[in-house]
Amino acid sequence: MSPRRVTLADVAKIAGVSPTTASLVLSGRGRELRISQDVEQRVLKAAAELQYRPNIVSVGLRTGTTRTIGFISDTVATTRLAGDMIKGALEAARERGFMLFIGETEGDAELERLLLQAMHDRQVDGIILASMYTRTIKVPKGMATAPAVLLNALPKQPSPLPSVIPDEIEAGRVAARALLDAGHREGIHLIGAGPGRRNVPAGGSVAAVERLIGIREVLAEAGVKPAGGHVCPDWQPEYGLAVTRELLKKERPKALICFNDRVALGAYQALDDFGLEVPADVSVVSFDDHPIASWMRPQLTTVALPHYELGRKAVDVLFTEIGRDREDDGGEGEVHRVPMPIRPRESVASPAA
Amino acid sequence: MSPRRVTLADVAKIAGVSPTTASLVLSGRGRELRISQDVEQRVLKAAAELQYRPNIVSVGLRTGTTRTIGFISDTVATTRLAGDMIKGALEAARERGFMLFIGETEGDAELERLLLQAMHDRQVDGIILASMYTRTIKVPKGMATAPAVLLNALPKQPSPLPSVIPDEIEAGRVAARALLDAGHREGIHLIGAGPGRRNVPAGGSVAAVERLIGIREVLAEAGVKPAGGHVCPDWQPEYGLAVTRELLKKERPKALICFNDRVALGAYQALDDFGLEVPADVSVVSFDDHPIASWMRPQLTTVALPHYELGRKAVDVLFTEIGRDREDDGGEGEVHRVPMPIRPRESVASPAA
DNA sequence: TCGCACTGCTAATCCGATTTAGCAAACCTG
DNA sequence: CAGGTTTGCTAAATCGGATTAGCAGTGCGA
Repeated sequence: MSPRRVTLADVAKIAGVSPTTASLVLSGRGRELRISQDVEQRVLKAAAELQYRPNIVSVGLRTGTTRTIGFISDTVATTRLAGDMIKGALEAARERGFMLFIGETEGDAELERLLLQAMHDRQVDGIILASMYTRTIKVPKGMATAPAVLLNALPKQPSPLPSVIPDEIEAGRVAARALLDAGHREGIHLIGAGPGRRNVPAGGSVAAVERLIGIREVLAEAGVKPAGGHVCPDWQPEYGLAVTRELLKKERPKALICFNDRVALGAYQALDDFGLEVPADVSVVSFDDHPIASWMRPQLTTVALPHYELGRKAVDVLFTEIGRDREDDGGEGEVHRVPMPIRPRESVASPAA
Repeated sequence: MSPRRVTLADVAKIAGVSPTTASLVLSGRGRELRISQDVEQRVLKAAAELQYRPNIVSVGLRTGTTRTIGFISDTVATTRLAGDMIKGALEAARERGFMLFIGETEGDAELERLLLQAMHDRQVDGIILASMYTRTIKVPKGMATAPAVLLNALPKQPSPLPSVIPDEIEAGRVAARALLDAGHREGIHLIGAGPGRRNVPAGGSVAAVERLIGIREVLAEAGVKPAGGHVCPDWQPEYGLAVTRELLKKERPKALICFNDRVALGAYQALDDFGLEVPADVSVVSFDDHPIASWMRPQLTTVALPHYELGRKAVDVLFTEIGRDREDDGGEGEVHRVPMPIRPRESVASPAA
């Protein structure tokens, strides 16, 4: 049915040389090993004519390198953002001729172990262990035996593995600055966490902690105190709605910093319920740049999670790990922070006089 | 650094037998080939002790089967739904001990060719070619040489490849029935396509055509004529908003069938602008069950795209293709339709008196 | 006791590349 | 012109298993 693949032996036969010679030429070591111009040309020509492509499985067996990396995440499907992360990784990998295996653990450690095994059984050259929201994770043992990178995650225990995470602290600063720049000084409420350093949802979300740090830092520098902070058990629209409603029963805020766009969606609904207009009455900044941010009306100004860039960066870092000499003791668990750009839209204005 | 993998030879040595014998036992052919109980036990014990796992790369080279399938789609990231499709495929594959390579073409035929090559170079056992929205696609030549399945897509030219698509016609019927069952008979408007069979957006979207067929069929059977149909150039919120606004300037509809949830989001905004309440004044049904459907207020009743199930089904079908005897002439381009379940929520009610 | 069948296991080959070791011919060199 | 170098290429081993062919040893019938 399918015509047999062209092998190196076929090329060698057509070119009238041994497979060894063909291999040498095609791997670019012909010059170095004194293969004549003539033979080199013949091999190249034969390979081109037959459209020869080396069988990577065979190469993998011989050399141990499969031009393949494993991407294991806790969830693929939950957010559209996860897709961007994979996409970034995918493209960066493809640019180097690598393919991606993907696997999803759903947070199940046993499944994670199985996937790791399955990937090692297939001789992947490296592994990206990704979390779909930024947090600290327990690094499965045996991870350090092959090149690996944590993506959107930090190791719970000290680990030699490098991590790639969004720069949430800077994001917090940027969000706060957006309000300050618009002239806000008072009535700034935090929706989703705060106002104190410790007022964060349970679950070890790095985003909550770090965004809060950045926000508090910039506000403090400007001599501004947040008028209030409102923790949500989970950053979902319904909690954003509930928490903002409670707030509005007591106060008229001038600006909201919502800890993510879903929370902001709920906040919008609450503001609408109370007859308040965004941004005329209340400015809103948020985080994530979820697709709904640009569907909301008015469109939401938000600090974007750079998922695509995170994915790319993880691959870059993984390649330096792979390239690292196997002998030297490996890295120091370096943390790479990827900038989070703000997307200025329509939800921030100067405070009403 | 990393302790060398345990090989079959290691197991054989510990068990005191030849690699051949070990291989026979471990592949379950020991009984058949008259290996003694004693030896069998020794091999099994050694394998367990050493935690032996066969190197799939090696097996791949020898047997040509890598327990791997390739999943190529036009986009991974655009919609969260795509993720569900991959997830379904991923889980179905994993249940059989298979891994997934993923690749994204972005609609670029050249890239598609490259990815296909890269996957064949890695000896995948089969390929799933997926589209992120249901449509007809040009099947790349050379696809038929290996087991393959079209997912969420139909071949533009006749092809022996099987397809897996959502049952959009039935979905259209279900949506229409939801309104009829609530008692609607008049003022039913279609937002996104219709009212005529031909009034669909350009671009070869199967969804538009088939949903419309189902809707028209059920309405016709009930002797109901849609009060109007409103094509959108693209099914995005802004068009839903614009089109619905135009409609509301002229008429007071009783019910809307929106062709997807993003369009419905726009329609909600328009209804809100005109002071109309869902579902008291106007009922709304939609398609897709995008995450926003349950975030909207009132929550949107919608006929779900079964992305997860589509992914699973594609893998199932692919496995029957792989299992199919290589000699027989292959399938007939069978089309597998996956049911689309309705998610009844809050946006449909009986028409106001 | 010879021949044959059966039992229980192993040697050897193969998959498709890479890589090491080495060989024959041409070329110097003193 | 013998002996050493260089040039240009190839045989053979290797990666880790699967598979085919076949080899000892035992039992049994004639």
